[in-house]
Amino acid sequence: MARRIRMSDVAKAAAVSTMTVSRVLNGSPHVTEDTRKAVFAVVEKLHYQRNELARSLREQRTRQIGILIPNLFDPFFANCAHAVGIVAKQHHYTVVIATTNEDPDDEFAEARRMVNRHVEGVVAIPAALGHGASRLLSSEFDSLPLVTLDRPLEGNRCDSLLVQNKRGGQLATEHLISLGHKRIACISLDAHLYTMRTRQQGYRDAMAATGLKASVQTVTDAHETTDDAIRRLINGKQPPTALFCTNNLITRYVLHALQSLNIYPPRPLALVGFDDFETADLLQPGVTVIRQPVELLGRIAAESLFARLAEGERGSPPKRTMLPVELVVRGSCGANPR
Amino acid sequence: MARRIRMSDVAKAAAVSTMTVSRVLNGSPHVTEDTRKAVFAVVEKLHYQRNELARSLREQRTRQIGILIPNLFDPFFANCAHAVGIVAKQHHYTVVIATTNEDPDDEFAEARRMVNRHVEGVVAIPAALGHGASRLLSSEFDSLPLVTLDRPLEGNRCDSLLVQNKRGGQLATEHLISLGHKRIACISLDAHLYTMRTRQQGYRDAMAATGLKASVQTVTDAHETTDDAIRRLINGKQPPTALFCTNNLITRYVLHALQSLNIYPPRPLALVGFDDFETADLLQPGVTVIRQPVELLGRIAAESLFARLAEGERGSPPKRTMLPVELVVRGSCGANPR
DNA sequence: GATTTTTGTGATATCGTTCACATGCGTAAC
DNA sequence: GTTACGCATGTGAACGATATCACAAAAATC
Repeated sequence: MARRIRMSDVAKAAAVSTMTVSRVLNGSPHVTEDTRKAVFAVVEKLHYQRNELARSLREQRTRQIGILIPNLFDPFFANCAHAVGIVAKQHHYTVVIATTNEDPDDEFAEARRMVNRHVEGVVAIPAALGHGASRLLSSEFDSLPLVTLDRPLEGNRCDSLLVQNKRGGQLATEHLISLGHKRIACISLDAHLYTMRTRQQGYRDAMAATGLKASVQTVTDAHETTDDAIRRLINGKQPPTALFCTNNLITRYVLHALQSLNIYPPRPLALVGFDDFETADLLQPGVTVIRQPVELLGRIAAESLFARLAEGERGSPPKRTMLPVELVVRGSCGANPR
Repeated sequence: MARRIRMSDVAKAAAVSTMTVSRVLNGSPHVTEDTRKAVFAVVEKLHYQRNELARSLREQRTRQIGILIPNLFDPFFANCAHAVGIVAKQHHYTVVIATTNEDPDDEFAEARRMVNRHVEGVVAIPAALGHGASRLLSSEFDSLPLVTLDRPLEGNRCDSLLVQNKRGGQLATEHLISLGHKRIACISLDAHLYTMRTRQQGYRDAMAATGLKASVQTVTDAHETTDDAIRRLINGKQPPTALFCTNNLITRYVLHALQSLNIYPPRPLALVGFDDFETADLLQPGVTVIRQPVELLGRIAAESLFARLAEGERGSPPKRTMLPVELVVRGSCGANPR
């Protein structure tokens, strides 16, 4: 393996000091045009590339930000990360991605690695409310800009960017109610996840406002539990006439379960999901969903992180932003799509 | 901002030298049990975390690998990255992800950043054959382990992990032929992408073997060109009775185009796609596809990268591995799914 | 008990940069 | 003609860790 070329090699070849090379590379104005050219010539010739590790160590900045997400295969998370990456690139920053699998311990470990690699800030979709979240904000983090996405962090010592989850739950439920449904069930993951809980709350509020009885079925992210839950509902003595699914994973699981029972929305079961997905309008009928502004979410989160970075020490108080959601009517709710 | 604690702070507090602290942290055997405990006590108390930047600089290894993919929103790429990440975590490595947007210049720039950050190896889905690919293997890379995924790199100075694209194209086409189709069109992206070209080739081979006339329609990754292409085909004087779509994006675009024309496979048009996707079996009918072993692909790629890393200088010759594909029969081809 | 070996620990150099300050030179000011 | 200043460049230290070697104390050998 050819030894890597250092700045001192360039300096020697150009008959100047390393400091001069450094100045040229960093575009310092205090360099003669002649030496500048000479240095660049040598840099080209030797294919010199600066060692960013050493630079970061000396400069005390890495030009890296971290992004912490539950996983890469949920398109929602992947798209968030994608949007963050675009913004980072604009700022000439590199992104280090780590996944948490919704596990607070994993999350903590990954956050720690990022801190030790001296990322300058972190965009995170925090794993669980409580346990891992507070650890994330422990001593290591108290001076590192952190922006949370999609979910808040208790103690809110950081900016949070959320979507109107409760409003979304209400919108979905009210829409079903307006279509005449009275028995509407909500299928959701466990309420320890902020998004699940707030969406459920929206559903509950809307039901209560109309004097209807709420019924929340909790499933895990496995096909079997969803199959069971659906079967139980269908075979109950007062089966629901409509379903509200609180995320795109559940929506798909429920559709699978219904398909295996040969049931296709909207009859005898209408369906509204939360979070749009790629093929929602290819299905027969199209799936009515609450749509979140995914790209915007990632972009704004990244931008507020960079704003914090620019801000430096004098931090303005943490702010919590909420982005609107939107009801996209397709066929599965039983209404006529536009 | 509280100054970050250094190893020397720990050393002072524990009344030992930094070297001893370093030894303790790295689990060196040549330390008394007493000093070990003392050091760990101080580390705990001060919440000391090692500066990985300095460590990497000194050790000349970063425990980071890079992964270079076209984008994060195509589930195929995202899942590859995910699988690579899992393997990396097992090896206690961090992953730096960068996206290329299929642009050789972007790819080159990102690869360079990775090299400058001294990643120890790279897993890449190279952008385009030719231009960017060869630059990737230019001087900077000649000593850095590189494994390509999904697509090969000319000059093959690196390991490549591919899937049987040609075989997949043949399988899909032969299946349609066996169902009695004679006029089968292939919808594909431009042939400068390796995967597109080889899948087309499989199609062509299968058609030629049966004495049928091949017809390849090239579209871009935009809805409009797909709509146009489909319309042209349908309205031609000898419209095809079956379509073969060479990736999952195209499959979805084609399904959209057909839907807007009120056409639903398999009649009057049967359809087989390449690359499975999340909701392929939720559609009515389910979409028959060639399935690639995505997770396996990412996992094996990462594992061969780590094998190379362990191997060090004495490199065995680069090897090219091919993973099998599988025909998943659902309804869109017109056959009865199992 | 004297010598050798082992073992734990510390001092110093080093990884490849950039920062702070020093130097030297040319030009303008008095 | 001396002082002053601006400007290009060089020198040495520093960033925060580990590697190498040296050294003292303890253990083992005779």
